Amino acid sequence: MSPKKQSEKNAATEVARFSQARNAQSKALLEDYTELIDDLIREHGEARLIDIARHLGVTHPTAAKAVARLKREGLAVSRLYRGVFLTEAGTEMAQRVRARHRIVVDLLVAVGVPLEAAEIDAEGIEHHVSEATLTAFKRFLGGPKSRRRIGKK
Amino acid sequence: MSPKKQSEKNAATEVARFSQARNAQSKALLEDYTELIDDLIREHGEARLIDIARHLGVTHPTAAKAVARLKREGLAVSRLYRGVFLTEAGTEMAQRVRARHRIVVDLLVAVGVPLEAAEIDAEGIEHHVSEATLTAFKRFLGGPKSRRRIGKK
DNA sequence: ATGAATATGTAGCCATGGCTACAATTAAAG
DNA sequence: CTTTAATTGTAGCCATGGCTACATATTCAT
Repeated sequence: MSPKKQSEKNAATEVARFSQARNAQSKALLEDYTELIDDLIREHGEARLIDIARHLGVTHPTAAKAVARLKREGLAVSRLYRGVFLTEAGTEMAQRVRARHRIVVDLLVAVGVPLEAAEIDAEGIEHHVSEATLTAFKRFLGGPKSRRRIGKK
Repeated sequence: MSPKKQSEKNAATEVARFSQARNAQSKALLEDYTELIDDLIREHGEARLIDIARHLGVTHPTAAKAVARLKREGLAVSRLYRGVFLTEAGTEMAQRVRARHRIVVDLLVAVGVPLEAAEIDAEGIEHHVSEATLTAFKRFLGGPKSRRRIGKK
Protein backbone atom coordinates (compact mmCIF):
# COMPACT_ATOMS: atom_id res chain seq x y z
CA MET A 1 0.00 0.00 0.00
CA SER A 2 2.28 2.75 -1.18
CA PRO A 3 1.51 6.28 -0.05
CA LYS A 4 1.50 7.32 -3.67
CA LYS A 5 -1.56 5.20 -4.25
CA GLN A 6 -3.16 6.64 -1.19
CA SER A 7 -2.70 10.21 -2.19
CA GLU A 8 -3.82 9.36 -5.68
CA LYS A 9 -7.16 8.21 -4.47
CA ASN A 10 -8.60 9.75 -1.40
CA ALA A 11 -6.50 11.13 1.40
CA ALA A 12 -9.59 11.34 3.56
CA THR A 13 -9.95 7.57 3.68
CA GLU A 14 -6.51 7.25 5.20
CA VAL A 15 -7.35 9.74 7.91
CA ALA A 16 -10.63 7.94 8.47
CA ARG A 17 -8.82 4.65 9.06
CA PHE A 18 -6.67 6.10 11.80
CA SER A 19 -9.58 7.96 13.36
CA GLN A 20 -11.60 4.78 13.31
CA ALA A 21 -8.85 2.87 15.08
CA ARG A 22 -8.58 5.56 17.75
CA ASN A 23 -12.32 5.53 18.18
CA ALA A 24 -12.45 1.75 18.57
CA GLN A 25 -9.86 2.07 21.28
CA SER A 26 -12.09 4.35 23.30
CA LYS A 27 -14.88 1.78 23.25
CA ALA A 28 -12.62 -1.14 24.11
CA LEU A 29 -12.58 -0.36 27.79
CA LEU A 30 -16.36 -0.23 28.02
CA GLU A 31 -16.61 -3.51 26.18
CA ASP A 32 -14.12 -5.27 28.41
CA TYR A 33 -15.85 -4.10 31.55
CA THR A 34 -19.37 -4.95 30.49
CA GLU A 35 -18.35 -8.41 29.38
CA LEU A 36 -16.48 -9.07 32.60
CA ILE A 37 -19.28 -7.79 34.79
CA ASP A 38 -21.74 -9.97 32.97
CA ASP A 39 -19.42 -12.95 33.44
CA LEU A 40 -19.03 -12.29 37.15
CA ILE A 41 -22.76 -11.96 37.69
CA ARG A 42 -23.38 -15.21 35.87
CA GLU A 43 -20.74 -16.94 37.92
CA HIS A 44 -21.16 -15.43 41.36
CA GLY A 45 -24.47 -13.66 41.18
CA GLU A 46 -22.73 -10.35 41.71
CA ALA A 47 -19.89 -8.24 40.39
CA ARG A 48 -17.86 -6.73 43.18
CA LEU A 49 -15.47 -3.95 42.39
CA ILE A 50 -12.53 -5.80 43.82
CA ASP A 51 -13.22 -8.83 41.63
CA ILE A 52 -13.54 -6.66 38.56
CA ALA A 53 -10.21 -5.05 39.37
CA ARG A 54 -8.50 -8.38 39.99
CA HIS A 55 -9.72 -9.95 36.80
CA LEU A 56 -8.55 -7.02 34.73
CA GLY A 57 -5.26 -6.69 36.55
CA VAL A 58 -5.79 -3.12 37.69
CA THR A 59 -6.16 -1.54 41.10
CA HIS A 60 -9.57 -0.95 42.57
CA PRO A 61 -9.61 2.83 42.13
CA THR A 62 -8.97 2.31 38.44
CA ALA A 63 -11.90 -0.08 38.25
CA ALA A 64 -14.02 2.38 40.21
CA LYS A 65 -13.31 5.11 37.70
CA ALA A 66 -14.24 2.85 34.83
CA VAL A 67 -17.46 1.78 36.52
CA ALA A 68 -18.28 5.44 37.04
CA ARG A 69 -17.91 5.89 33.32
CA LEU A 70 -20.14 2.88 32.65
CA LYS A 71 -22.78 4.48 34.83
CA ARG A 72 -22.39 7.80 33.08
CA GLU A 73 -22.98 6.07 29.78
CA GLY A 74 -26.01 4.20 31.01
CA LEU A 75 -24.48 0.76 30.83
CA ALA A 76 -24.37 -0.04 34.52
CA VAL A 77 -25.83 0.85 37.88
CA SER A 78 -24.49 0.23 41.35
CA ARG A 79 -25.82 0.54 44.84
CA LEU A 80 -23.44 1.64 47.53
CA TYR A 81 -21.33 -1.30 48.68
CA ARG A 82 -23.68 -3.56 46.79
CA GLY A 83 -21.86 -4.44 43.64
CA VAL A 84 -22.30 -3.44 40.03
CA PHE A 85 -25.13 -4.45 37.75
CA LEU A 86 -25.64 -3.97 34.04
CA THR A 87 -28.54 -2.12 32.55
CA GLU A 88 -30.33 -3.60 29.60
CA ALA A 89 -28.00 -1.73 27.28
CA GLY A 90 -25.02 -3.01 29.21
CA THR A 91 -26.20 -6.58 29.06
CA GLU A 92 -26.83 -6.29 25.36
CA MET A 93 -23.32 -4.99 24.86
CA ALA A 94 -21.84 -7.76 26.98
CA GLN A 95 -23.56 -10.45 24.97
CA ARG A 96 -22.57 -8.92 21.68
CA VAL A 97 -18.98 -8.61 22.85
CA ARG A 98 -18.86 -12.17 24.11
CA ALA A 99 -20.21 -13.53 20.84
CA ARG A 100 -17.73 -11.50 18.84
CA HIS A 101 -14.85 -12.59 21.04
CA ARG A 102 -15.71 -16.23 20.54
CA ILE A 103 -15.92 -15.82 16.79
CA VAL A 104 -12.56 -14.05 16.63
CA VAL A 105 -10.86 -16.80 18.62
CA ASP A 106 -12.49 -19.44 16.48
CA LEU A 107 -11.42 -17.76 13.28
CA LEU A 108 -7.85 -17.40 14.44
CA VAL A 109 -7.74 -21.05 15.36
CA ALA A 110 -9.38 -21.96 12.05
CA VAL A 111 -6.59 -20.33 10.08
CA GLY A 112 -3.98 -22.10 12.13
CA VAL A 113 -3.18 -19.86 15.08
CA PRO A 114 -2.30 -21.85 18.22
CA LEU A 115 -5.09 -21.61 20.77
CA GLU A 116 -3.02 -19.85 23.38
CA ALA A 117 -1.88 -17.13 21.00
CA ALA A 118 -5.40 -16.87 19.62
CA GLU A 119 -6.80 -16.16 23.06
CA ILE A 120 -4.19 -13.54 23.85
CA ASP A 121 -4.38 -11.74 20.52
CA ALA A 122 -8.16 -11.88 20.34
CA GLU A 123 -8.36 -9.73 23.43
CA GLY A 124 -6.88 -6.86 21.49
CA ILE A 125 -8.14 -7.70 18.02
CA GLU A 126 -11.81 -8.09 18.83
CA HIS A 127 -12.35 -4.41 19.47
CA HIS A 128 -11.36 -3.58 15.91
CA VAL A 129 -13.54 -6.12 14.16
CA SER A 130 -16.33 -4.35 12.31
CA GLU A 131 -19.73 -5.81 11.53
CA ALA A 132 -18.70 -6.49 7.95
CA THR A 133 -15.61 -8.35 9.08
CA LEU A 134 -17.51 -10.26 11.72
CA THR A 135 -20.05 -11.36 9.15
CA ALA A 136 -17.26 -12.60 6.91
CA PHE A 137 -15.73 -14.47 9.84
CA LYS A 138 -19.02 -16.19 10.57
CA ARG A 139 -19.45 -17.18 6.98
CA PHE A 140 -15.93 -18.51 6.83
CA LEU A 141 -16.38 -20.56 9.97
CA GLY A 142 -19.76 -21.91 9.01
CA GLY A 143 -18.95 -22.56 5.40
CA PRO A 144 -16.21 -24.54 3.62
CA LYS A 145 -14.53 -26.36 6.45
CA SER A 146 -15.99 -28.54 9.18
CA ARG A 147 -17.99 -26.46 11.65
CA ARG A 148 -16.25 -27.28 14.91
CA ARG A 149 -18.52 -25.08 16.96
CA ILE A 150 -19.31 -27.87 19.36
CA GLY A 151 -21.61 -26.37 21.96
CA LYS A 152 -23.20 -24.07 19.41
CA LYS A 153 -26.65 -24.24 17.81
CA MET B 1 -15.19 -19.41 27.64
CA SER B 2 -17.14 -19.25 30.86
CA PRO B 3 -15.56 -17.42 33.76
CA LYS B 4 -15.84 -20.59 35.74
CA LYS B 5 -13.41 -22.25 33.38
CA GLN B 6 -11.10 -19.28 33.66
CA SER B 7 -10.97 -19.35 37.42
CA GLU B 8 -10.58 -23.10 37.37
CA LYS B 9 -7.41 -22.90 35.42
CA ASN B 10 -5.20 -19.91 35.88
CA ALA B 11 -6.51 -16.49 36.77
CA ALA B 12 -3.14 -15.01 35.94
CA THR B 13 -3.52 -15.82 32.26
CA GLU B 14 -6.66 -13.74 32.11
CA VAL B 15 -4.91 -10.77 33.66
CA ALA B 16 -2.01 -11.31 31.28
CA ARG B 17 -4.32 -11.11 28.28
CA PHE B 18 -5.66 -7.73 29.30
CA SER B 19 -2.24 -6.42 30.21
CA GLN B 20 -0.92 -7.58 26.88
CA ALA B 21 -3.69 -5.78 25.03
CA ARG B 22 -2.99 -2.57 26.96
CA ASN B 23 0.69 -2.91 26.23
CA ALA B 24 0.12 -3.41 22.52
CA GLN B 25 -1.89 -0.24 22.51
CA SER B 26 1.03 1.77 23.83
CA LYS B 27 3.21 0.59 20.97
CA ALA B 28 0.59 1.20 18.32
CA LEU B 29 1.28 4.90 18.10
CA LEU B 30 5.00 4.40 17.58
CA GLU B 31 4.28 1.84 14.90
CA ASP B 32 1.86 4.07 13.04
CA TYR B 33 4.26 6.98 13.06
CA THR B 34 7.34 5.06 11.97
CA GLU B 35 5.46 3.44 9.13
CA LEU B 36 4.03 6.74 7.95
CA ILE B 37 7.35 8.55 8.17
CA ASP B 38 8.98 5.80 6.17
CA ASP B 39 6.20 6.06 3.59
CA LEU B 40 6.56 9.82 3.31
CA ILE B 41 10.31 9.64 2.89
CA ARG B 42 9.94 7.04 0.17
CA GLU B 43 7.36 9.14 -1.58
CA HIS B 44 8.63 12.68 -1.10
CA GLY B 45 12.17 12.23 0.08
CA GLU B 46 11.27 13.86 3.38
CA ALA B 47 8.74 13.67 6.18
CA ARG B 48 7.55 17.09 7.21
CA LEU B 49 5.68 17.45 10.44
CA ILE B 50 2.71 19.01 8.76
CA ASP B 51 2.39 16.09 6.37
CA ILE B 52 2.64 13.58 9.17
CA ALA B 53 -0.11 15.39 11.01
CA ARG B 54 -2.34 15.59 7.95
CA HIS B 55 -2.01 11.95 7.09
CA LEU B 56 -2.86 10.86 10.60
CA GLY B 57 -5.68 13.34 10.97
CA VAL B 58 -4.24 15.13 14.00
CA THR B 59 -3.01 18.67 14.56
CA HIS B 60 0.63 19.49 14.20
CA PRO B 61 1.41 19.89 17.91
CA THR B 62 0.06 16.40 18.47
CA ALA B 63 2.35 15.07 15.78
CA ALA B 64 5.24 17.05 17.27
CA LYS B 65 4.72 15.41 20.64
CA ALA B 66 4.67 11.99 19.08
CA VAL B 67 7.82 12.69 17.12
CA ALA B 68 9.45 13.84 20.33
CA ARG B 69 8.59 10.48 21.79
CA LEU B 70 10.02 8.70 18.75
CA LYS B 71 13.24 10.61 19.30
CA ARG B 72 13.27 9.76 22.99
CA GLU B 73 12.96 6.11 22.08
CA GLY B 74 15.71 6.26 19.52
CA LEU B 75 13.48 5.61 16.52
CA ALA B 76 13.81 8.97 14.81
CA VAL B 77 15.93 12.08 14.58
CA SER B 78 15.09 15.52 13.32
CA ARG B 79 17.02 18.64 12.53
CA LEU B 80 15.42 21.93 13.33
CA TYR B 81 12.96 22.88 10.63
CA ARG B 82 14.35 20.06 8.52
CA GLY B 83 11.90 17.23 8.72
CA VAL B 84 11.99 13.91 10.48
CA PHE B 85 14.16 10.93 9.67
CA LEU B 86 14.16 7.39 11.00
CA THR B 87 17.10 5.79 12.70
CA GLU B 88 18.08 2.28 11.76
CA ALA B 89 15.84 0.96 14.52
CA GLY B 90 13.00 3.13 13.27
CA THR B 91 13.40 1.94 9.71
CA GLU B 92 13.48 -1.65 10.85
CA MET B 93 10.28 -1.11 12.77
CA ALA B 94 8.62 0.59 9.82
CA GLN B 95 9.41 -2.28 7.51
CA ARG B 96 8.25 -4.87 9.97
CA VAL B 97 5.03 -2.96 10.53
CA ARG B 98 4.40 -2.53 6.83
CA ALA B 99 4.90 -6.23 6.16
CA ARG B 100 2.62 -7.18 9.01
CA HIS B 101 -0.04 -4.74 7.87
CA ARG B 102 -0.04 -6.20 4.38
CA ILE B 103 -0.34 -9.73 5.71
CA VAL B 104 -3.23 -8.81 7.96
CA VAL B 105 -5.13 -7.19 5.10
CA ASP B 106 -4.42 -10.15 2.86
CA LEU B 107 -5.60 -12.60 5.46
CA LEU B 108 -8.81 -10.72 6.07
CA VAL B 109 -9.50 -10.64 2.37
CA ALA B 110 -8.61 -14.32 2.09
CA VAL B 111 -11.28 -15.28 4.60
CA GLY B 112 -13.85 -13.20 2.79
CA VAL B 113 -13.72 -9.72 4.29
CA PRO B 114 -14.48 -7.00 1.73
CA LEU B 115 -11.34 -5.07 0.86
CA GLU B 116 -12.57 -1.77 2.19
CA ALA B 117 -13.51 -3.20 5.57
CA ALA B 118 -10.26 -5.16 5.62
CA GLU B 119 -8.23 -2.00 5.20
CA ILE B 120 -10.11 -0.15 7.90
CA ASP B 121 -10.08 -2.96 10.44
CA ALA B 122 -6.48 -3.91 9.75
CA GLU B 123 -5.38 -0.52 10.97
CA GLY B 124 -6.54 -1.43 14.46
CA ILE B 125 -6.02 -5.18 14.35
CA GLU B 126 -2.42 -5.23 13.20
CA HIS B 127 -1.05 -3.91 16.45
CA HIS B 128 -2.40 -6.92 18.32
CA VAL B 129 -1.08 -9.59 16.00
CA SER B 130 1.69 -11.53 17.74
CA GLU B 131 4.56 -13.27 16.01
CA ALA B 132 2.87 -16.62 16.44
CA THR B 133 -0.31 -15.35 14.86
CA LEU B 134 1.56 -13.63 12.07
CA THR B 135 3.38 -16.85 11.28
CA ALA B 136 0.09 -18.70 11.11
CA PHE B 137 -1.31 -16.02 8.82
CA LYS B 138 1.64 -16.36 6.47
CA ARG B 139 1.32 -20.11 6.39
CA PHE B 140 -2.38 -19.84 5.69
CA LEU B 141 -1.84 -17.39 2.86
CA GLY B 142 1.04 -19.20 1.30
CA GLY B 143 -0.31 -22.67 1.74
CA PRO B 144 -3.53 -24.39 0.68
CA LYS B 145 -5.24 -21.84 -1.50
CA SER B 146 -3.95 -19.75 -4.35
CA ARG B 147 -1.77 -16.91 -3.11
CA ARG B 148 -3.76 -13.97 -4.27
CA ARG B 149 -1.28 -11.23 -3.48
CA ILE B 150 -3.87 -8.60 -4.31
CA GLY B 151 -3.02 -4.93 -4.33
CA LYS B 152 0.65 -5.75 -4.13
CA LYS B 153 3.47 -5.55 -6.65
C1' DA C 1 -20.55 -6.66 70.22
C1' DT C 2 -16.38 -5.26 69.19
C1' DG C 3 -12.02 -5.45 66.72
C1' DA C 4 -9.69 -6.93 62.62
C1' DA C 5 -9.87 -7.77 57.93
C1' DT C 6 -11.84 -6.66 53.71
C1' DA C 7 -14.09 -3.71 50.41
C1' DT C 8 -15.27 0.68 48.81
C1' DG C 9 -14.81 5.53 48.27
C1' DT C 10 -12.02 9.69 47.46
C1' DA C 11 -8.14 12.68 46.64
C1' DG C 12 -4.42 13.63 44.08
C1' DC C 13 -0.43 12.46 41.15
C1' DC C 14 1.56 10.94 36.56
C1' DA C 15 1.92 9.96 31.44
C1' DT C 16 -0.42 9.85 27.15
C1' DG C 17 -2.59 11.78 23.35
C1' DG C 18 -5.77 14.92 21.93
C1' DC C 19 -6.61 20.20 21.43
C1' DT C 20 -6.06 25.79 20.90
C1' DA C 21 -3.42 29.79 20.99
C1' DC C 22 0.48 32.16 20.22
C1' DA C 23 5.54 32.84 19.04
C1' DA C 24 9.26 32.22 15.99
C1' DT C 25 11.31 30.77 11.89
C1' DT C 26 11.64 29.62 7.18
C1' DA C 27 10.01 29.83 2.49
C1' DA C 28 7.61 32.17 -1.13
C1' DA C 29 5.76 36.38 -3.56
C1' DG C 30 5.85 40.86 -4.67
C1' DC D 1 14.43 43.15 0.02
C1' DT D 2 10.34 43.24 2.27
C1' DT D 3 6.12 41.34 3.19
C1' DT D 4 3.21 37.53 3.53
C1' DA D 5 2.23 32.74 3.88
C1' DA D 6 3.44 28.33 5.56
C1' DT D 7 5.76 25.56 8.79
C1' DT D 8 7.56 24.49 13.17
C1' DG D 9 8.02 25.16 17.98
C1' DT D 10 6.16 25.91 22.68
C1' DA D 11 2.92 26.62 26.38
C1' DG D 12 -0.91 25.19 28.55
C1' DC D 13 -5.52 23.02 28.82
C1' DC D 14 -8.56 18.74 28.87
C1' DA D 15 -9.94 13.74 29.33
C1' DT D 16 -8.47 9.09 29.92
C1' DG D 17 -6.62 5.42 32.37
C1' DG D 18 -3.12 4.07 35.20
C1' DC D 19 -1.23 4.53 40.20
C1' DT D 20 -0.64 5.38 45.77
C1' DA D 21 -2.28 6.90 49.99
C1' DC D 22 -5.64 7.51 53.06
C1' DA D 23 -10.50 7.63 54.84
C1' DT D 24 -14.70 5.23 55.49
C1' DA D 25 -17.85 1.55 55.49
C1' DT D 26 -19.04 -3.33 55.85
C1' DT D 27 -18.36 -8.08 57.02
C1' DC D 28 -16.66 -11.58 59.73
C1' DA D 29 -14.56 -13.86 63.82
C1' DT D 30 -13.92 -14.10 68.17
